[in-house]
Amino acid sequence: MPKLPKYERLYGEIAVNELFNQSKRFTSFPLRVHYALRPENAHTRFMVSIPKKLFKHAVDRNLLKRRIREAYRAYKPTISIDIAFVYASNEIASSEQIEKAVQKAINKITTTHLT
RNA sequence: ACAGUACGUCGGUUUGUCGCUGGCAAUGCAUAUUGCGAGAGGAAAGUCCGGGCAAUACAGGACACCGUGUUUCUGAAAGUAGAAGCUAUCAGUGAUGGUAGGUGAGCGCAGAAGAAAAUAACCGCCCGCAAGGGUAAGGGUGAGAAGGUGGGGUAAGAGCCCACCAGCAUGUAUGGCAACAUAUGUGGCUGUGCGUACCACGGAUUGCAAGACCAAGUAUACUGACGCAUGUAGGGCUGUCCGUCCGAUGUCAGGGGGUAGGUUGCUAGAGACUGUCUGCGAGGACAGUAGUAGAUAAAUGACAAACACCUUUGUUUACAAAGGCACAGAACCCGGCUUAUAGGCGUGCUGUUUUU
RNA sequence: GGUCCUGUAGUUCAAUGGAUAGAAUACGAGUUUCCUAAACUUUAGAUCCGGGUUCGAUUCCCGGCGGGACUA
Repeated sequence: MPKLPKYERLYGEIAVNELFNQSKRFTSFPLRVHYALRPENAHTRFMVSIPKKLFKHAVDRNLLKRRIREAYRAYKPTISIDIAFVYASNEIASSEQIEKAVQKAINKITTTHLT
């Protein structure tokens, strides 16, 4: 199984703002995906965001965040990009649904940019 | 046995694969890698109180403002903190639970209804030719109507007088550390609520995103010396006044703020657990034991299986199938309060029924 | 994380603790018109929830729920 160390995570105000200002985006229900290409040798970085407006309790947000992270870890992309997943549904999706959505999103990115 | 009530307590367990965040050890210049071990709660929540800790330019006084207000105790402290009591009141058959609590002299206010809402005379009753006077026994209203009932008394009436009862003030005795309770004597004859007023105690502000440091880089910040000025403008000390402290502007020299990033603060503490003694209790004393969550766009997980528990159905007295398994996630740390919480377990007490 | 403010008709606002919570506008019905608009008449509609204080609570107090602002 692939790992997910700290340097593969996207954080910091500047980096996040950069991604959201310059990214391409599309929806893979229940996720909205933002991504941007990076130079060849840089690490792929990713982040997850669950709006507080959709889920009031911290427990629910944590659960979704963990499920998305697990799914991302399983289907990590092979090219260098910054990627952000924003949750866009107001129901708690199952692990299966999230896995499918993440897989679909990453396949879409890799196929469009490799060819 | 069932129902209830108060207090305490638990709130899933195990295995496999993969992963995340610290700690220690080894290897390595280092990024890292390997091994060992650790990693959410009773409320981590709400932020309603109180502290620790930190920063600030905090002398003090008068008046004002705000908060609290039964007694004794506990505690570092508490402004709905806790324990055991007291008084009043509400709910309950009851165990029990909720709410309130300083003083009461003076002053102010109380819609509509009602004759009248407080030095009461509209109707009625009595005296009187009348004018006028006496009278709270009876009269709808109202949350509240001039202590209640009975008797005497009177022109008619009235605590005007008497008995009993309720309430208030006060003396004495007994019990209690005390609030207060009980008994008894005396007194006058007594409406309700709110506000104001007075008394006692407390109150600087901001909050770990406080604050400190690092490398990069630069100001009108800041520091020192000299000069100027009635230490002025302005500002701090909860507000105002007094008082007190800081204090803009020129020249020279030093110096390195904010912002973003990193490090630190950062976890051993008014700690936890067990036992003994002690106290009605909150607690206290002594002895022993084990170990230590510290993340930072924020770790503590994902998937699978088994077991335990609950519900329903079927067979039947233990199996099968299906479904469920609460509230909820640390962000500087403690003490309390409040709110959410499937399902258990223990102890005391209460009610009902049955048996002895 | 921390510090505050606020909640009244569908909407925007009123209401010393006092009788049946009041306006504007919107919606519905009617009049007018060949029809619509405008104008006029008129009906219905609300104190976020749960307790407490009080004779009486939108107002005062406590707890909960929702909405918003500031701080970085």
